[in-house]
Amino acid sequence: MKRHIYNCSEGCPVESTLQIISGKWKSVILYHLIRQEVCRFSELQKSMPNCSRRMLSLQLSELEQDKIISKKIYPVIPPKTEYRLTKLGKTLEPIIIEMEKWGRMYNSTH
Amino acid sequence: MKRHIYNCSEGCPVESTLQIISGKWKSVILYHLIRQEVCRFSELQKSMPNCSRRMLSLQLSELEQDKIISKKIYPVIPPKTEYRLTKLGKTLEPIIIEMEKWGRMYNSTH
DNA sequence: CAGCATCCCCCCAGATACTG
DNA sequence: CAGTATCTGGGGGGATGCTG
Repeated sequence: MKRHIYNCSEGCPVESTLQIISGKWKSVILYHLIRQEVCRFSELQKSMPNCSRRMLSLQLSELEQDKIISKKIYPVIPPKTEYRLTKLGKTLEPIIIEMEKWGRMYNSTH
Repeated sequence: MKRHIYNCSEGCPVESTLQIISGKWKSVILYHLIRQEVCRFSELQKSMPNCSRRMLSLQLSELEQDKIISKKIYPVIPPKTEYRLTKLGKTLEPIIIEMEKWGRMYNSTH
């Protein structure tokens, strides 16, 4: 619930961005939601084996609070939920794409 | 010293990038080193009032270990050091630029 | 000025168990 | 299946003091 507070008042725009995406797994979640527009909870879980269920849940709910992703709950048993990027969330794509590109480059040279 | 280990083996390139820049203040440091090519320790400190001296020092040394920044020490009294991006560090620019752009957009609409 | 060493507290996040 | 609730320990990070 509580997050680190960056001092955005000094006018470093990067800090505002960090406020939103600096959670340990958030950019990974965004990465998967870019590649696959709609994801279920269990699909994300499989894609991120090192992220516990609890952490995944927390990160998702913060992203939802910040209107970066939206959640659709189907009232069925067993439960079914779907996550996808909001319009605002989609504006984060360029950042994730650049991170992805850099990661590929880095992996191929190290 | 110890950092969170992302499981990059599964082929999510974003995790490789996080391994390098996910430190709490790293992208802010990079932001300042992009705007001002050469920075002294105290200059960075002034630019990041919410980051303690200890933390700044730790983050800088990790970035240096990862060859993202380089450090030049002048053997004078009082001490003087200068930090700048390495060639590898400069390849992170597109990510930081996108983060900066997004932060500005977000600030202007929220 | 640019750090490192130490102390110490708080809270993050893992493990586990439970539920609609 | 998709989460919550609770407990717990270890470490992240602040505060402070010291040094070349």
